[in-house]
Amino acid sequence: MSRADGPRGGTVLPDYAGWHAEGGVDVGRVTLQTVADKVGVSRMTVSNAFSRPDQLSAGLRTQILAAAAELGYVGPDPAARALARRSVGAVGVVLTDSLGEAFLDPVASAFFGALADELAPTGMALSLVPADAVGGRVPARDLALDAAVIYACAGDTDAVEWLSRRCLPLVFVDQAPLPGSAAVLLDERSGGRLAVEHLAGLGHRDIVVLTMNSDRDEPGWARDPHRVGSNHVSRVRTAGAVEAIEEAGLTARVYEVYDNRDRYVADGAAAILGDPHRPTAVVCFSDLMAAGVVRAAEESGLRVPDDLSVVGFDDSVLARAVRPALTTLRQDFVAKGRAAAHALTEALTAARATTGTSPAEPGEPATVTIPVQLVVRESTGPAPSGSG
Amino acid sequence: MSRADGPRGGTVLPDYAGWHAEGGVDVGRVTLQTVADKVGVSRMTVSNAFSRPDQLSAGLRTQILAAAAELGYVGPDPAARALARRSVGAVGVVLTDSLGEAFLDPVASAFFGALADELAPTGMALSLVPADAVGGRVPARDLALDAAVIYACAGDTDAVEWLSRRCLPLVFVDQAPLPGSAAVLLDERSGGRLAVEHLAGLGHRDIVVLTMNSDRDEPGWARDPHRVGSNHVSRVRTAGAVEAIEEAGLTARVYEVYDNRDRYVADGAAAILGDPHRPTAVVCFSDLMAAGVVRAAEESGLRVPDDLSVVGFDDSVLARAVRPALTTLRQDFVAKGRAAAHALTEALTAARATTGTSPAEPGEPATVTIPVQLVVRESTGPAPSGSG
DNA sequence: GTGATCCACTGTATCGGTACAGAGGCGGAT
DNA sequence: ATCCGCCTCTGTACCGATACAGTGGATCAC
Repeated sequence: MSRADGPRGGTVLPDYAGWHAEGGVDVGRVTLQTVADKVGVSRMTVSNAFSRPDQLSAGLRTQILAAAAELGYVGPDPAARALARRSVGAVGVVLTDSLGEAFLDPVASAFFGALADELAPTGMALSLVPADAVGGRVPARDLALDAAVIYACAGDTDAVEWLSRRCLPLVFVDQAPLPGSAAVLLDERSGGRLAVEHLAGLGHRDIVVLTMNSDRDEPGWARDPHRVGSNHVSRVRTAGAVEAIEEAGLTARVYEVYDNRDRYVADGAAAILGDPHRPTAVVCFSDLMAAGVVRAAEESGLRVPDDLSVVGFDDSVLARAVRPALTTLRQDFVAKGRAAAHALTEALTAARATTGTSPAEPGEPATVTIPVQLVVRESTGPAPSGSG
Repeated sequence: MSRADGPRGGTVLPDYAGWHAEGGVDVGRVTLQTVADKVGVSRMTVSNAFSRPDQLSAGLRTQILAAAAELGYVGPDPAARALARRSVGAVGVVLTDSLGEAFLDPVASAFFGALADELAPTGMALSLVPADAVGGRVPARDLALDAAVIYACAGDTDAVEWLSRRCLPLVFVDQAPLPGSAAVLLDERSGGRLAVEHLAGLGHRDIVVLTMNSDRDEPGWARDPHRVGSNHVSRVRTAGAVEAIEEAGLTARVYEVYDNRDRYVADGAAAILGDPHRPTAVVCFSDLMAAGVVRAAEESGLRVPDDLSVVGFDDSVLARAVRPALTTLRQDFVAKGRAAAHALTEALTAARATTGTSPAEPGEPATVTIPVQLVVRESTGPAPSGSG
């Protein structure tokens, strides 16, 4: 009753009467002030009741909460709170181009889920940020975010540019980081090597690498096996395999297709299996590709692994579902998600510290490398005796 | 130069000098005002330069943009803008319990991706909202959102409760809506029926339904085939199949396992195949389950489809990857995403209209039903002649 | 009795924008 | 010459909270 002199009782108002007489009256709007007026306390006390319970007596708090409930006040408005607190409680995730495609890829999905799980305990939500602008709207510029994860993007995306221009803490996953940002990388190179070493150990001498390159217009054999791939992952993963092939004294042949999708993989598989010099083993960029190769092989009458060995990558759900089950390189999605979440919180606290008065520079953020592990299943076997 | 009398030049300030002399000075902070001061125009004009280009002359706009660039001003602060505009440019998505699990499920992932794609043109971003609170943080309460999609949740989740309490426009997907909210549903019932009719048409007389029920402690045969499932999807999907079985004059048997995951499915498959009265066909709740059954069958020496027919549901990537490729019920994820996005924008404009002066009530929001389609592949065939 | 402490609560100044209603200046119609 | 309308730009009043520095009274030590 003490301050019931208007919707914003606590503020000095110009004293014209008939204030907002009709039409625009925010009748339904319930704010901290509404509750404060009802209980007869200051707005701050109501705010404290909701957000800092230790700042007031339990009795008053109960009373305030009851009044709030009665008025239908749900809690502090997130947008207003975000402005005042300078933190929104959400981190962005940028995924390559079409989100629809991204979530068809079990690897991206699994990582995304793992990240979300790891972030949940911090109370942060995850916002999906489209990599590109559409129709003037640039989510990467206009979305309230505390930080962001950049996942396997081309790197020169609009989104990444805006995000870094906004000086948001950034964590790059499966991608070379911008200077000053943290990164979580898979040990792609070892993965490629392990695949080849496994096959070489089984006696294979004709090993082809099937990888992806979204920069190529046409699928085809790579002219130079040392210059392949369109992004960090495909580049390093393939490089590892090529190195190992050459170290074993063999010739590396790399076939590149546009991406993971069935139609592209099918073309690639057909080209490899139809080659006059057909290999006895194929190292694939992903389980998705491996599944495609296995299926193509069987369709052309080849038995896997008797006539052809195939190695996948990722150990996604597919690897176990497919027959024969795929020999593949397991990446630990949970560990990856955890590492990314950790890097994120790290970057966040570092950013907060910098905003404050302490000029302490904690040094360059770390790059974390997640190991891969060879999982031998049924899609690989000894090289056919007839060959070599 | 005209209004360079302090960081917030446009506002009347208490006139003590040495204002914020040391320590707390927001040195680095660049806002609209900073830019305005530099160019010598009002804050509003700068705001217009960024957000309403038609409100000022092109020349001045260029000049302002240049000054902004020079100062390192990136654009209007999203949080502040959200508060002033009363709209944040993000919609939430609530997924069942563990996000990690959700994104291992190709169906949930595919829908999520499709929704994101459909939403992208509107400039809205998608925020993943954990269904449950952790450690005092309740994202569903604390996250700035314009609306939300509730996807296949138990329904009585914390998140749903907060969201509806906040009076946000809600769209329910694969789940019965709260009164007043829109819904996007798959024609589950027809799906279940079609599966059975397909099998009956092939001569099968012993058909078992394998479904999921997260409420059961133990997997097992359902006592009453008409009371199964723990959520809308499993209930209706199974009901459709059971109905069709009974309409064909056969006895419906339903086996329930905890959820889609391998270990649970394996148990269920073992129980069904080990049953003294082994069926000739199994209708599965999902492709994931179907794949599990196929694999279990083969491991116990049964040939699919010669000895056992298996029908999946969803037509996810798995259906084609698995050998034999699964006969399944295709759901159109893109259509579903589109419908959800549409319902969302619909609900959003309705909400905005209600806030305004027009008291026009456009009536109850619609429920959209997405059709399913039987896709016959290799996992189903004529009933074995010996049986029946 | 009296100053030091502590607790519970309040006041003021922001956070960084947007909406909307002007205010001038200027060319054209009357 | 006068009035009008238009195009630009400006001023004020918010949006709905939080931070932080008090303030007043009760408790406590001496």
